[in-house]
Amino acid sequence: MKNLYADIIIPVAVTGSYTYEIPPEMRGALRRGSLVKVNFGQSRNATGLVISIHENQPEGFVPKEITAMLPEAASVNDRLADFILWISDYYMAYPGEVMKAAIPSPDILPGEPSARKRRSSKPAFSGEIIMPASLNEVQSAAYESILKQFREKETVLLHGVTSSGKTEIYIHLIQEQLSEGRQVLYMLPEIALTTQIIERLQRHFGASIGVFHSRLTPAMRREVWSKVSNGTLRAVLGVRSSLFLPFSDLGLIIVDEEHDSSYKQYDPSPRYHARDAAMMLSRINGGRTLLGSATPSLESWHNASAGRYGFVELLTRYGDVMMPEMIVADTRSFGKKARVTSHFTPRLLEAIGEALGREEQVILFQNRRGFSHYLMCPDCGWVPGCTNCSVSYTYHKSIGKMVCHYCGRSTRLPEACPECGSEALITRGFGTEKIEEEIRLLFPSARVARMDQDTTRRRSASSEILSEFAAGATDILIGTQMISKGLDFERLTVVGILDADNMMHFPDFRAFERSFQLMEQVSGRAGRRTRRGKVIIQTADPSHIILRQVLKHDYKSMCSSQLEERSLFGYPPFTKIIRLSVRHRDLEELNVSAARLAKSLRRQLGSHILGPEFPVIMQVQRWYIKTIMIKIDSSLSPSKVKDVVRRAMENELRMPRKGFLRIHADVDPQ
DNA sequence: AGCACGCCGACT
DNA sequence: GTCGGCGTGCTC
Repeated sequence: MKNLYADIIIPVAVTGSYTYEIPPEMRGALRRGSLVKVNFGQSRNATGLVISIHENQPEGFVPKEITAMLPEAASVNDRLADFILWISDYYMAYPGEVMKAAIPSPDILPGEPSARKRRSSKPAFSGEIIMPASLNEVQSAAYESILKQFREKETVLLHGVTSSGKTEIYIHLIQEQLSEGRQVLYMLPEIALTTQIIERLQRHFGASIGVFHSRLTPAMRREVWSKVSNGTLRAVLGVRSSLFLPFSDLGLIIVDEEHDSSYKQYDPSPRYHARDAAMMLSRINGGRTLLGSATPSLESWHNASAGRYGFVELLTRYGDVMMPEMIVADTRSFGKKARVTSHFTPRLLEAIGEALGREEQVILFQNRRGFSHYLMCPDCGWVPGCTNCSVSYTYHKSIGKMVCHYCGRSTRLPEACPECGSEALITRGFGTEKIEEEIRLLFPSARVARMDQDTTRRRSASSEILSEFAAGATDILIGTQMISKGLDFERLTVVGILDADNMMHFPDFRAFERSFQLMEQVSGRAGRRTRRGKVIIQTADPSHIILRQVLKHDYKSMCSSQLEERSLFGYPPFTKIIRLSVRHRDLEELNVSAARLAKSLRRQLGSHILGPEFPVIMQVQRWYIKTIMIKIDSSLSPSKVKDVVRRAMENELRMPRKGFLRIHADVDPQ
């Protein structure tokens, strides 16, 4: 009998797989997707994933034998193995890194479930199951249209305005899949949103639906993993990592709030986009993907317009929900003295005062990405930007210049504003902490809370802040993006967007799209059935096209103006981007390496390379960072470009230097 | 990622 | 004389 070998992925950062010999007693049971114990290196044991079985005797080394097989229940299926390899290839991640993200650590894999464990699965839902409410005429038409388009398209985009009842449609789609005996994955960008919606879903689907996210305990994760694998769980509500659950028959993935950039994992690798990966997973499983949003990403909108995705619109609001009154407050018109002492326009202060007087609540929104200092004309609101890259210049005080963080072009400050001739430009940028400080001075008797990365480090902090606000124990809540999503407060009537300009002029080609989406989301928080809310947007540039589009909730015209811009400057969805990040503790070593890498890429790929350039935050934990951006237009093949990039990265890492160099690739960066 | 091997400074 | 610093390279 010929020897049999298995190619195995080991959870370490290396390219490719390792070949082990299969002992005779494992021949029958071992398959693609099996998890095994192997000896790796001198004295290490590792858990590996079998990705192929063959008879080719390896040359150049003597393979070791596989030590043991993990129980069949712990293994993944063929399709999940395909998916893991696809992620690794597409997102330029080592297969071992993807394996680590996909497969829970061995000690929490399902082994022999103990009696105690089985009993623990009882904290599951035990209430009465009620039938989903029937859809109204508009929802019903949308639902039928989705089903019809799924016959021809793998993906359908559902553009449904806020409060249009998208969730009801999802519920009916889930029910349809379950009745056909297939599984469903319902994805949301954040944990906070899953905890809000799970109760509603359990009323209809009882114990056949579960939640999955990173804050579950290992035991809870193990339980979801095995129940998805053995088919007890028919539906899962989860965040991006739930894509890696071992579904046996996945018929539908719903990607809700598909525009949300939290779907993109940045750190650690694999840097995958869960929305895009979901579509690949559906394809592998012969299933369908529904993308849903009130403000779809330009990528999805473009794909739907081009006919690659099906498209369904839901433009009617459900019930009597009124959209808030949208007010632009001009920060130029309240005088220079006021500007120095306060970040609040009289308009906003008045609205806050009125709301507090009626015992209503206020949310103040300040996007914290405001550490980037940009320049602005205080008289007309003009902001200088790079004419090559269509992003705002960042002001570097130390060298007295404005720098483009995409191409590196730097230029002196203009003597006068080219728009209005005004003589002095001012720097802009402030954060939530500053806002809290000022609000406490201005409204000493108001109960104030702040919600941002600093105040929510603790595990339960964010839900505490939100439930206190919901209970009326807080009058004014100040926060970043994290207060913009999915939260409904009956007594909230005023939303203040403190610095719209700060969002719009963040040096990123998606800044306008993001600003529109954020302002539209935040607006949705103000005003419910009882009272019409107010949204006050502070800006020095009230006539800016994005603001005009926000005021009219004109998503479509935002899309067409932004798509035109993207096409003109060669950004997604018209190109694909790979962003390389090069890091070194020593600045000079970094400069040399990054320059050499960029030169090598330019030689091979031509003029599609931008940088190397310092990112907005150029040093993190004593590591200096430079980025190189590769634009892949339709004249280039993405997979060939990735091969070139991989080789160039490996070559650069082999060059002699002092100290340690790190390079990583981010495919489709957000 | 670990872990070993390997070649230069302060100690029982 | 050696203990140990972490730079470099390998793991089927």
